[in-house]
Amino acid sequence: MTRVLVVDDEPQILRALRINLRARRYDVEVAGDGAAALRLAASHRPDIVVLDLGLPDMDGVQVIRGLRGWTNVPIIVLSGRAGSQDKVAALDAGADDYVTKPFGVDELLARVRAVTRRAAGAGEEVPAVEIGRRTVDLTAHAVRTADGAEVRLTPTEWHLLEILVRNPGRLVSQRQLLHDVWGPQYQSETNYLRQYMAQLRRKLEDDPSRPRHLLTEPGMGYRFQP
Amino acid sequence: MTRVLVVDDEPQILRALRINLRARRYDVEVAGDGAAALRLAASHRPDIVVLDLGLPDMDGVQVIRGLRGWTNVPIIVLSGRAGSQDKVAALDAGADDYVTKPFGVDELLARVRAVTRRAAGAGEEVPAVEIGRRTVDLTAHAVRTADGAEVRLTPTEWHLLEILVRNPGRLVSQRQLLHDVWGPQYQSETNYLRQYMAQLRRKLEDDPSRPRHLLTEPGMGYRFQP
DNA sequence: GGCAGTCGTCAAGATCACGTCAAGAACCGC
DNA sequence: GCGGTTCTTGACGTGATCTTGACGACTGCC
Repeated sequence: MTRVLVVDDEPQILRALRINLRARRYDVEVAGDGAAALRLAASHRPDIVVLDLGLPDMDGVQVIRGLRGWTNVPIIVLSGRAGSQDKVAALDAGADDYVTKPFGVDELLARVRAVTRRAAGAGEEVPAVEIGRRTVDLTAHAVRTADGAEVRLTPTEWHLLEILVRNPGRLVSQRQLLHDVWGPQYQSETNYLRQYMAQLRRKLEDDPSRPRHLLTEPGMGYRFQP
Repeated sequence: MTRVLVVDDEPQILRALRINLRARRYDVEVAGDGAAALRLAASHRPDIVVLDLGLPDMDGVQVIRGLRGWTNVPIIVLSGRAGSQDKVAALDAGADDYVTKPFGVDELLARVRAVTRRAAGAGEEVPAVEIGRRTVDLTAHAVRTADGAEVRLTPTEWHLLEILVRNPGRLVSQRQLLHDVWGPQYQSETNYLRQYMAQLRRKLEDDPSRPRHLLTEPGMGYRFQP
């Protein structure tokens, strides 16, 4: 039985979601503030968290960070405002999806199904990918040229490359790359990214000045194109 | 069976819509004023609301807000005057579409079908949509032509396109687009919209001068037609 | 038919983001 | 301590992107 933790400070929303989710055979826990949410998450280990950003005791983004410190349980965020600032902040902090109030129960249920599906399918292996004449083997932690010679990457280069390769074809935002490689406080130091992307291209691309697999999306981020 | 709530103060319109919708196998409830509309919406949970803005007891926009406080049921607005400011306010308040009186029943039925289609698919993954020969993949943040070549969009172009594509078939007001893309203080700079909509059409439409998917609704806003 | 408002288009300068180079600081194995 | 590697940080030229203004075409209204 899938366990859902619903965090909201409005009793009528808690009530509505509890009724609807229980009717769909979810095991539902509710919390009215951030502190209770973190406590219940730790004790009950939910499979999904539905989190309202507007809580009385603490910022919703803080709750996300608190959860993400020790779990990667899927988090669906509810927010009263459609403003994209909140959305970006929540997603950057580690939320999985985002629903703007007012929302239909059907829509929320659909998103719950979507993230559970995604969580179930996560963890698939990406054994080896090709970049030009080089082969990147994530499990072996090695890069080789066509004739077997090894290409040495520094730890930071590996970290960056790994994130991109694990999201083939997908755009990865600069903020996310900086957050994952350098940490939360480095989210605007884009010169680090420029520096290391250039090094990766020099080591991996056939023609570093004309990258075909490690692509820049100006103003947004980078993409690994298989 | 799809439940429709029709709200209008003119008995002959109520009668005509009830007959026509029932003939199409919709389950029809009617209300003559805003208070009755809110009451019936709460008790009967309609799948669509058709709402006349000119009600005797309260402003139609207030009715929309009252509904949007707890549900995102599709709302189609009927308005007496074309080009009225009311319609923009209604869209900004959360209406999904509008029809100007006098209207043909066929047109209204077409809109009803459009918004129900949209509501059914809401919340599910929107992996890729087609615009002419191009495919827009929101999760990968990529646009490709039929032969696999990549179409490059700037951050602002993406932002604008994303809002439209996430509301397929729905009319999005200029104010909302400007607010979401450029921020709260840019709500009257419609020349930005004209500029970027033109760029999107050049990059996405098969015939940019005759757009078939990125449509202009004069005086109101823009619509993405799948 | 004139008029006001809106839309699509073009063009320009201002601004921003990127790739690159370079140099000092920190780290590590010996 | 020392040499080499890696990481951090700053600066700069170039090109892309954003912003802004202006103009003609079109539409609906008087």
